[in-house]
Amino acid sequence: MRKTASRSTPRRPPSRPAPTTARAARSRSPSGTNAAPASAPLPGEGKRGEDGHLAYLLRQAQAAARLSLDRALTSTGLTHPQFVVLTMLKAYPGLSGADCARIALLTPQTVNVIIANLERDGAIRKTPHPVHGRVLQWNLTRHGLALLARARLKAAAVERRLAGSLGKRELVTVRRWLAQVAAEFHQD
Amino acid sequence: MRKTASRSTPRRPPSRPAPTTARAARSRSPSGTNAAPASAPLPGEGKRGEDGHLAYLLRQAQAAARLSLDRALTSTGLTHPQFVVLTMLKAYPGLSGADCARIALLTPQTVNVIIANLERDGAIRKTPHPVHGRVLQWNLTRHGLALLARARLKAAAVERRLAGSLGKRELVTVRRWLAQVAAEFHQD
DNA sequence: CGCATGATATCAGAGCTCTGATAAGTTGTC
DNA sequence: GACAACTTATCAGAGCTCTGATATCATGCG
Repeated sequence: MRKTASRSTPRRPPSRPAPTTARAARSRSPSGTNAAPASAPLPGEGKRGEDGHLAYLLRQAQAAARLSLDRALTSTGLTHPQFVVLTMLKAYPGLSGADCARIALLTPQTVNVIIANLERDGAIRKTPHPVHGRVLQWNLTRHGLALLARARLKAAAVERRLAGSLGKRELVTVRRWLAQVAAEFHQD
Repeated sequence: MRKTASRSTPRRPPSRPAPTTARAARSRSPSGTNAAPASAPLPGEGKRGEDGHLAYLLRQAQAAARLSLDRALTSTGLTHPQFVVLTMLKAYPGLSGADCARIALLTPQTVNVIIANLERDGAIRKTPHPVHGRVLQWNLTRHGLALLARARLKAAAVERRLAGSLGKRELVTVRRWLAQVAAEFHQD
């Protein structure tokens, strides 16, 4: 597994308290020449809220969700890209690295790194002799299946939170938008 | 600079006449022991479409949009994280690295890398002596402002495509969802 | 004053992700 | 059968991102 030394504190030092922080103090500091920086907004305020750029909001939301998922997965020793690849490989056994790249919207080089780490950890195995081709086919080991099963439980919780605030119709809208964005920009 | 003609990363060839591709052929290969891998779906099909997990859809959409934005920005020499930091620094001049980290939902170490590269490229400058504190305040240079201006034009095009397919009400739904996801998971 | 606490900046290490380039195997065409 | 075009796997290099750990500075408390 991933050389997990000691993940005792998988938490970001939670420094997100009241506006009486060092930052607020510094904003009022008599630095003189520099206009005091306008106090930075919290997520959800101003440009960072519903009025912000879609690209920025998308990035922000994905970053937050990804981080949360990654932390939920630390107990399994998987990273979230590894979780994605494992899931794909279970759904479609025998995919090659290039196949994975296409499906995950990643480059083959990127997938190569992820696959190399998964193999090193004994979660996947390449079929030694694909008969035809230079291609390498990948499959989950028993260990990989167990890993995936545990990771799924964690991921399910994140999934529920993502959908939590949405009504039935809204959920359809969001899903359709996400799928369409992926499909449209995929051609680039 | 983008080298549109020949890309090393294999994109799905647009002209695929019949299911007689290399992958499909391999799927039917007489490897015997291995169950033929079910043909992988295109983005938008099956689990990869509207029915997929929200977390997966979110990741997929952001990956596609990010990649597109990154490529649009290559002509400016900026990466998209650099674009984000530059934008923040213009809106709130004099932020410290730690401030940027909080706003961008990133760790201070991550922002440190981005800031270091921006400084190396002469796009930002640290105010030499913040009077009080060990803090470093950052501001855009003239060069940084020019860079940002050019990048904004490119980003605007991506932004339009993101919103393209959405009606007025749907746009509100999507924006609200994204903002809320960011806010909710931010606490983790 | 001296020290504990908290915030900031950084160093180190690992993993993810891209672009570019190279080598090797497959397939289709002549 | 030989050659061209395409696919696959990798190597190399750069940038982004996280966790952990350390050193410095500021503030609050005894």
